[in-house]
Amino acid sequence: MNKQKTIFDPIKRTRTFEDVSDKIKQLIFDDVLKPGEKLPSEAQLAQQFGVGRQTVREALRLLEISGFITIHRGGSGGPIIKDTILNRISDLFLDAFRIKKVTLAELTVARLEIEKVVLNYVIDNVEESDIISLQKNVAEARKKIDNKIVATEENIQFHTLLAQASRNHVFFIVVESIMAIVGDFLSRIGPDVKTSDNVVSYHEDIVKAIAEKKRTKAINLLEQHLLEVRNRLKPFVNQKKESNSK
Amino acid sequence: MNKQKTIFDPIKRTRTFEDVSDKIKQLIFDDVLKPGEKLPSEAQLAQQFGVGRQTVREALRLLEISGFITIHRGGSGGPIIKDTILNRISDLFLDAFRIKKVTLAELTVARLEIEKVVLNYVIDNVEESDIISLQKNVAEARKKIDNKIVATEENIQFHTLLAQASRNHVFFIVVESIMAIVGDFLSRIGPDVKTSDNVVSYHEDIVKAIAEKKRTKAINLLEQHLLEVRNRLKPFVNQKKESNSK
DNA sequence: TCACATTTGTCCGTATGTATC
DNA sequence: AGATACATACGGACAAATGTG
Repeated sequence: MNKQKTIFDPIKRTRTFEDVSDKIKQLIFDDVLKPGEKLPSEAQLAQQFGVGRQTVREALRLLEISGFITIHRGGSGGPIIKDTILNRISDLFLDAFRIKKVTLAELTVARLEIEKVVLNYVIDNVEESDIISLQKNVAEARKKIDNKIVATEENIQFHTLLAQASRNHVFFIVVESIMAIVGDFLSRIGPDVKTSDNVVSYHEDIVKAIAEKKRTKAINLLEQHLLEVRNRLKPFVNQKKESNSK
Repeated sequence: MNKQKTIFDPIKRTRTFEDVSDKIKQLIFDDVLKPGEKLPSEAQLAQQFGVGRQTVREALRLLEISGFITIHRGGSGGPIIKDTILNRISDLFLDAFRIKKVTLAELTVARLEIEKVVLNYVIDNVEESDIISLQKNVAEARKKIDNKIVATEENIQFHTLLAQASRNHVFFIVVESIMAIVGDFLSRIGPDVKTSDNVVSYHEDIVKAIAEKKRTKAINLLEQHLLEVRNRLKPFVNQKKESNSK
């Protein structure tokens, strides 16, 4: 996978379970194995690859942690192809926050800049179906607000829909990863209805500006919106956060 | 680690190796275990935690892939606390790009936009050490060119160094992931010395503009440079790309 | 250079927990 | 409830790698 990542890693010690994992990964990349499909059981895989069960176990563990498969126990259980990579990325980002490798300030800056770029691209490439999706999203959010319910889920989805409308997978993957982290923060903070209402208002205006192809207006709205979000999150930046045991 | 991540994930039965992994993670978060320190061997950990060696192995595997430790074999080997989490995130982004079948066209567009934003931040946040790293990079590249050797590796590294100079880890991770794929393409295309020379020239000018804090000049140079790269890659945009074997 | 000790990597056999039918 | 199929976990054993004397 990642050879010569650094020049300092000289010898390529190839561990069998990594070979097995890479082989299965390759089958997924090549669409031979598709999401939803079941992999053979550990015992069968061990036999087919001609390795021990322990080796297969560690290969599957690697794939599970890397977000390629999920594993279920019990009858008719076993490994299933399922893409959870973006969740894994946000998990690792959260770990990175904990060991102070990445700060919330860095994240919000990156988010602001990348979303601005994305929005600019959306104006040029947006299709009718995207606008409908966005309008549907804000309509549902507004409905919740009217019933005094916070619309956190919809408000996060708004930004991933926006990234989707850029018709660029790189933008989509990056934005969705970032929003997964933002969502995690928000779930801990627990926004109130008034805040949620404010967010939805911005989203409504942004959708309108996109539909009318008003580029600078849309970008200004987004910037103002995200700056407000950043200010709301600011108090939590340096907050001592003990991990979630339960 | 990740309880109630999504509402749809019903009950997270706790697996023993996850408990072991979480315990060690917590010790790292709490600075009880610091980078560089050695963990006990698998056998010792198994005894101390009162679990089997296989369970410890899977826990260590999880920590390894999550970027908390590295593992070495042989005498005086074993697990060592080492933070490689950002590399792990980059690897996952790389996987995400592959699994989502990101096209070269999407990649070059996103790269152009994101690097422009990054460079803007570089101008504001660059430190002396960054400029020295960049100068060293182009000097080595120039040396290779003078000897009629292509400097692909240095030319890719240039852009990750640039992202590093933005002093924003999120930018760095994203750019590093993108450049990994770009490098993958270039290694297959095999640029000639003349092309490589052209690239190095741009890099030299960009470094100079950064050192002189000439913002618009630097950004214009980068844009022109990346547009030329895009044009060179254009013939390969629709080429069937089988992913990386090794 | 040559053992030697340590530690991970791999395999086997077995037992238990867990989910499905 | 019982049978089945699967992951999870334990213990023992040997092979391979690697630093040390």
